[in-house]
Amino acid sequence: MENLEEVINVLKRGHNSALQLDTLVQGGNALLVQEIMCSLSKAIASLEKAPVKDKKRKLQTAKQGADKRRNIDAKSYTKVVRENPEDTYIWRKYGQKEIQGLKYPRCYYRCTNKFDLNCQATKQVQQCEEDPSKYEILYIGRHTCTEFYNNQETENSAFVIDFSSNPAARNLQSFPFSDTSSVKSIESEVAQAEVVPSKIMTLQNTTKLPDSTWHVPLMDDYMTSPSIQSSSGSAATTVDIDEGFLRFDEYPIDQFDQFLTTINTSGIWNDFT
DNA sequence: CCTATTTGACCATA
DNA sequence: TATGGTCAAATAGG
Repeated sequence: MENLEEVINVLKRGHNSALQLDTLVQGGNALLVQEIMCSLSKAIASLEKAPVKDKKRKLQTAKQGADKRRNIDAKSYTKVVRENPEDTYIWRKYGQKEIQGLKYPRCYYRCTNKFDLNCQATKQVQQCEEDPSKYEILYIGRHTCTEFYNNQETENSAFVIDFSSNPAARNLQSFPFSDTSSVKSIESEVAQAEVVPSKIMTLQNTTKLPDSTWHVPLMDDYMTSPSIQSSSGSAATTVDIDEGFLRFDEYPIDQFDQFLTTINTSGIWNDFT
Protein backbone atom coordinates (compact mmCIF):
# COMPACT_ATOMS: atom_id res chain seq x y z
CA MET A 1 0.00 0.00 0.00
CA GLU A 2 2.67 2.41 1.01
CA ASN A 3 4.66 1.13 -1.92
CA LEU A 4 1.89 1.95 -4.37
CA GLU A 5 1.75 5.52 -3.14
CA GLU A 6 5.48 5.73 -3.68
CA VAL A 7 5.21 4.47 -7.23
CA ILE A 8 2.44 6.92 -8.03
CA ASN A 9 4.45 9.81 -6.65
CA VAL A 10 7.47 8.84 -8.68
CA LEU A 11 5.34 8.67 -11.81
CA LYS A 12 3.86 12.07 -11.02
CA ARG A 13 7.30 13.57 -10.65
CA GLY A 14 8.19 12.10 -14.01
CA HIS A 15 5.04 13.52 -15.52
CA ASN A 16 5.77 16.98 -14.15
CA SER A 17 9.29 16.82 -15.51
CA ALA A 18 7.91 15.90 -18.89
CA LEU A 19 5.57 18.88 -18.68
CA GLN A 20 8.49 21.20 -18.09
CA LEU A 21 10.44 19.58 -20.86
CA ASP A 22 7.48 20.11 -23.16
CA THR A 23 7.82 23.87 -22.81
CA LEU A 24 11.48 23.73 -23.83
CA VAL A 25 11.41 21.27 -26.67
CA GLN A 26 10.37 22.20 -30.20
CA GLY A 27 9.71 20.55 -33.54
CA GLY A 28 9.47 16.81 -33.97
CA ASN A 29 10.83 16.13 -30.50
CA ALA A 30 7.72 17.71 -29.00
CA LEU A 31 5.69 14.73 -30.17
CA LEU A 32 7.99 12.41 -28.30
CA VAL A 33 7.58 14.41 -25.09
CA GLN A 34 3.81 14.39 -25.55
CA GLU A 35 3.94 10.62 -25.87
CA ILE A 36 5.93 10.33 -22.65
CA MET A 37 3.43 12.50 -20.83
CA CYS A 38 0.55 10.47 -22.21
CA SER A 39 2.10 7.19 -21.11
CA LEU A 40 2.80 8.47 -17.64
CA SER A 41 -0.69 9.87 -17.37
CA LYS A 42 -2.19 6.51 -18.22
CA ALA A 43 0.05 4.70 -15.78
CA ILE A 44 -0.87 7.10 -12.98
CA ALA A 45 -4.53 6.87 -13.84
CA SER A 46 -4.59 3.06 -13.74
CA LEU A 47 -2.78 2.97 -10.42
CA GLU A 48 -4.91 5.62 -8.80
CA LYS A 49 -8.37 4.19 -9.32
CA ALA A 50 -9.27 3.00 -5.88
CA PRO A 51 -12.87 3.90 -5.08
CA VAL A 52 -13.45 4.49 -1.39
CA LYS A 53 -16.97 4.47 -0.01
CA ASP A 54 -18.26 5.85 3.25
CA LYS A 55 -18.20 3.28 5.93
CA LYS A 56 -21.46 2.63 7.69
CA ARG A 57 -21.93 4.84 10.67
CA LYS A 58 -20.68 3.31 13.85
CA LEU A 59 -23.15 3.08 16.69
CA GLN A 60 -21.89 4.97 19.68
CA THR A 61 -22.24 3.08 22.92
CA ALA A 62 -20.99 3.86 26.36
CA LYS A 63 -18.82 0.77 26.33
CA GLN A 64 -16.90 1.77 23.23
CA GLY A 65 -13.53 3.31 23.83
CA ALA A 66 -12.16 6.43 22.23
CA ASP A 67 -13.52 7.04 18.76
CA LYS A 68 -10.63 6.08 16.54
CA ARG A 69 -11.69 7.80 13.35
CA ARG A 70 -8.40 7.57 11.58
CA ASN A 71 -6.24 4.77 10.45
CA ILE A 72 -2.63 5.88 10.72
CA ASP A 73 -1.46 3.65 7.89
CA ALA A 74 -4.29 4.52 5.55
CA LYS A 75 -2.91 7.42 3.54
CA SER A 76 0.22 9.46 3.18
CA TYR A 77 0.38 13.12 3.98
CA THR A 78 0.75 15.32 0.94
CA LYS A 79 3.02 18.31 1.05
CA VAL A 80 1.92 21.86 0.53
CA VAL A 81 3.32 23.43 -2.57
CA ARG A 82 2.93 27.15 -2.72
CA GLU A 83 3.70 29.00 -5.89
CA ASN A 84 2.63 32.12 -7.67
CA PRO A 85 3.40 35.05 -5.35
CA GLU A 86 0.96 37.18 -7.36
CA ASP A 87 -1.93 35.43 -5.75
CA THR A 88 -3.53 37.11 -2.80
CA TYR A 89 -6.09 34.49 -1.95
CA ILE A 90 -5.38 31.52 0.24
CA TRP A 91 -7.62 28.51 0.20
CA ARG A 92 -8.07 25.86 2.79
CA LYS A 93 -9.04 22.35 1.93
CA TYR A 94 -11.96 21.09 4.00
CA GLY A 95 -12.99 17.91 2.24
CA GLN A 96 -12.41 15.32 -0.43
CA LYS A 97 -14.97 12.98 -1.90
CA GLU A 98 -15.09 10.07 -4.27
CA ILE A 99 -17.62 10.96 -6.93
CA GLN A 100 -19.76 8.33 -8.58
CA GLY A 101 -18.50 7.50 -12.05
CA LEU A 102 -15.37 9.60 -11.78
CA LYS A 103 -11.89 8.23 -11.43
CA TYR A 104 -10.48 11.01 -9.30
CA PRO A 105 -11.86 12.40 -6.05
CA ARG A 106 -13.31 15.89 -5.87
CA CYS A 107 -11.57 18.28 -3.49
CA TYR A 108 -13.34 21.02 -1.60
CA TYR A 109 -11.73 24.30 -0.60
CA ARG A 110 -12.91 27.40 1.23
CA CYS A 111 -11.39 30.82 1.75
CA THR A 112 -9.19 30.95 4.83
CA ASN A 113 -11.10 34.05 5.91
CA LYS A 114 -14.40 32.21 6.08
CA PHE A 115 -14.73 32.57 9.82
CA ASP A 116 -12.86 35.75 10.68
CA LEU A 117 -14.28 37.79 7.80
CA ASN A 118 -17.28 35.68 6.88
CA CYS A 119 -15.92 35.20 3.38
CA GLN A 120 -18.16 32.64 1.65
CA ALA A 121 -15.99 31.83 -1.39
CA THR A 122 -15.43 28.13 -2.03
CA LYS A 123 -14.13 26.07 -4.90
CA GLN A 124 -14.22 22.46 -6.02
CA VAL A 125 -11.28 20.95 -7.86
CA GLN A 126 -11.75 17.92 -10.07
CA GLN A 127 -8.90 16.18 -11.83
CA CYS A 128 -9.74 15.32 -15.44
CA GLU A 129 -9.82 11.65 -16.36
CA GLU A 130 -8.45 12.00 -19.86
CA ASP A 131 -5.50 14.10 -18.81
CA PRO A 132 -4.49 13.98 -15.14
CA SER A 133 -2.46 17.13 -15.60
CA LYS A 134 -5.70 19.02 -16.18
CA TYR A 135 -8.07 20.21 -13.47
CA GLU A 136 -11.59 21.50 -13.60
CA ILE A 137 -12.28 24.16 -10.99
CA LEU A 138 -15.76 25.14 -9.96
CA TYR A 139 -15.99 28.47 -8.14
CA ILE A 140 -18.94 29.01 -5.84
CA GLY A 141 -19.59 32.34 -4.19
CA ARG A 142 -17.29 35.30 -4.25
CA HIS A 143 -14.61 36.68 -2.01
CA THR A 144 -15.90 39.37 0.30
CA CYS A 145 -12.64 39.52 2.26
CA THR A 146 -11.17 41.75 -0.46
CA GLU A 147 -13.54 44.52 0.49
CA PHE A 148 -12.33 44.40 4.05
CA TYR A 149 -8.68 44.76 3.14
CA ASN A 150 -9.37 47.49 0.63
CA ASN A 151 -11.23 49.31 3.33
CA GLN A 152 -8.31 48.92 5.71
CA GLU A 153 -5.94 50.47 3.18
CA THR A 154 -7.98 53.43 2.08
CA GLU A 155 -9.36 54.75 5.32
CA ASN A 156 -9.39 54.36 9.04
CA SER A 157 -12.02 51.78 9.56
CA ALA A 158 -14.21 51.73 12.60
CA PHE A 159 -13.61 48.01 12.77
CA VAL A 160 -10.42 47.00 14.46
CA ILE A 161 -9.49 43.37 14.12
CA ASP A 162 -6.11 42.01 15.10
CA PHE A 163 -4.72 39.59 12.53
CA SER A 164 -1.34 39.19 14.13
CA SER A 165 -2.15 35.55 14.85
CA ASN A 166 -3.37 34.90 11.34
CA PRO A 167 -0.48 34.51 8.88
CA ALA A 168 -2.89 34.00 6.01
CA ALA A 169 -4.50 37.37 6.59
CA ARG A 170 -1.15 39.09 6.93
CA ASN A 171 -0.28 38.06 3.40
CA LEU A 172 -3.42 39.61 2.02
CA GLN A 173 -2.13 43.11 1.58
CA SER A 174 -2.62 43.98 -2.06
CA PHE A 175 -5.39 43.41 -4.52
CA PRO A 176 -4.21 44.42 -7.96
CA PHE A 177 -7.62 44.17 -9.60
CA SER A 178 -9.78 45.63 -6.90
CA ASP A 179 -12.32 48.21 -7.87
CA THR A 180 -11.97 51.09 -5.44
CA SER A 181 -15.41 52.36 -6.29
CA SER A 182 -16.88 49.25 -4.75
CA VAL A 183 -15.26 49.69 -1.37
CA LYS A 184 -17.91 49.49 1.29
CA SER A 185 -18.17 48.87 4.94
CA ILE A 186 -17.83 45.38 6.27
CA GLU A 187 -21.40 45.37 7.45
CA SER A 188 -22.91 45.85 4.05
CA GLU A 189 -20.53 43.38 2.45
CA VAL A 190 -21.33 40.68 4.93
CA ALA A 191 -25.00 41.28 4.39
CA GLN A 192 -24.73 40.69 0.64
CA ALA A 193 -22.40 37.72 0.83
CA GLU A 194 -24.85 35.53 -1.02
CA VAL A 195 -23.89 32.77 -3.39
CA VAL A 196 -23.49 33.98 -6.93
CA PRO A 197 -23.45 32.00 -10.17
CA SER A 198 -20.58 29.58 -10.40
CA LYS A 199 -17.98 29.17 -13.04
CA ILE A 200 -15.85 26.36 -14.27
CA MET A 201 -12.25 26.97 -15.16
CA THR A 202 -10.08 24.37 -16.76
CA LEU A 203 -6.36 24.56 -16.26
CA GLN A 204 -4.20 22.95 -18.88
CA ASN A 205 -0.57 22.02 -18.58
CA THR A 206 -0.34 23.17 -15.03
CA THR A 207 2.15 21.56 -12.75
CA LYS A 208 0.23 22.60 -9.68
CA LEU A 209 -1.52 19.98 -7.65
CA PRO A 210 -4.94 20.70 -6.20
CA ASP A 211 -4.02 19.25 -2.85
CA SER A 212 -3.82 21.52 0.15
CA THR A 213 -3.23 25.25 -0.08
CA TRP A 214 -3.44 26.31 -3.65
CA HIS A 215 -3.35 29.71 -5.23
CA VAL A 216 -5.54 30.81 -8.10
CA PRO A 217 -4.91 34.44 -8.81
CA LEU A 218 -7.42 35.76 -11.27
CA MET A 219 -10.76 34.13 -11.27
CA ASP A 220 -11.55 35.27 -7.79
CA ASP A 221 -10.81 38.89 -8.46
CA TYR A 222 -13.04 38.40 -11.40
CA MET A 223 -15.69 36.99 -9.14
CA THR A 224 -15.53 40.04 -6.91
CA SER A 225 -15.83 42.56 -9.73
CA PRO A 226 -19.08 44.52 -9.69
CA SER A 227 -19.95 43.48 -13.21
CA ILE A 228 -20.38 39.91 -12.11
CA GLN A 229 -22.80 40.77 -9.40
CA SER A 230 -25.15 42.34 -11.89
CA SER A 231 -25.47 39.12 -13.83
CA SER A 232 -28.57 37.05 -13.48
CA GLY A 233 -29.01 33.37 -14.12
CA SER A 234 -26.27 30.86 -13.62
CA ALA A 235 -24.09 29.46 -16.34
CA ALA A 236 -20.93 27.45 -16.53
CA THR A 237 -18.06 28.95 -18.43
CA THR A 238 -15.14 26.96 -19.70
CA VAL A 239 -11.87 28.83 -19.66
CA ASP A 240 -8.88 27.29 -21.34
CA ILE A 241 -5.35 28.44 -20.78
CA ASP A 242 -3.58 28.14 -24.08
CA GLU A 243 -0.02 29.33 -24.52
CA GLY A 244 -0.42 32.00 -21.91
CA PHE A 245 -3.68 33.33 -23.29
CA LEU A 246 -7.19 32.68 -22.20
CA ARG A 247 -9.64 31.10 -24.56
CA PHE A 248 -13.27 31.43 -23.63
CA ASP A 249 -15.65 29.09 -25.36
CA GLU A 250 -18.70 30.62 -23.80
CA TYR A 251 -19.36 33.67 -21.74
CA PRO A 252 -22.82 34.55 -20.53
CA ILE A 253 -22.08 37.70 -18.56
CA ASP A 254 -21.89 41.29 -19.75
CA GLN A 255 -18.77 43.43 -19.65
CA PHE A 256 -16.54 40.47 -20.23
CA ASP A 257 -14.31 42.33 -22.66
CA GLN A 258 -13.30 44.73 -19.95
CA PHE A 259 -12.35 41.86 -17.71
CA LEU A 260 -10.43 40.09 -20.47
CA THR A 261 -8.41 43.22 -21.19
CA THR A 262 -7.52 43.58 -17.55
CA ILE A 263 -6.23 40.07 -17.12
CA ASN A 264 -4.44 39.90 -20.46
CA THR A 265 -2.39 42.97 -19.62
CA SER A 266 -1.66 41.70 -16.13
CA GLY A 267 0.55 38.84 -17.23
CA ILE A 268 -0.54 37.01 -14.14
CA TRP A 269 -1.38 33.85 -16.04
CA ASN A 270 2.18 33.37 -17.17
CA ASP A 271 2.80 31.20 -14.17
CA PHE A 272 0.51 28.56 -15.57
CA THR A 273 2.23 28.05 -18.90
C1' DC B 1 1.69 25.59 21.62
C1' DC B 2 -0.29 26.78 16.83
C1' DT B 3 -2.51 26.13 12.03
C1' DA B 4 -3.37 23.02 8.00
C1' DT B 5 -4.58 18.55 6.13
C1' DT B 6 -6.61 14.07 6.12
C1' DT B 7 -10.47 11.31 6.13
C1' DG B 8 -14.40 8.81 8.21
C1' DA B 9 -18.66 10.49 9.96
C1' DC B 10 -22.49 13.24 9.44
C1' DC B 11 -26.30 15.11 7.02
C1' DA B 12 -29.22 17.47 3.44
C1' DT B 13 -31.56 16.40 -0.51
C1' DA B 14 -32.97 14.35 -4.69
C1' DT C 1 -31.64 5.52 0.32
C1' DA C 2 -27.73 6.72 -2.61
C1' DT C 3 -25.08 10.71 -3.58
C1' DG C 4 -22.21 14.41 -2.64
C1' DG C 5 -21.15 18.50 0.31
C1' DT C 6 -19.46 19.62 5.02
C1' DC C 7 -17.87 18.72 9.70
C1' DA C 8 -14.48 17.74 12.89
C1' DA C 9 -11.25 14.40 15.43
C1' DA C 10 -6.90 12.77 14.52
C1' DT C 11 -2.80 13.86 12.70
C1' DA C 12 1.36 16.38 10.56
C1' DG C 13 4.49 19.74 10.97
C1' DG C 14 6.13 24.58 12.14
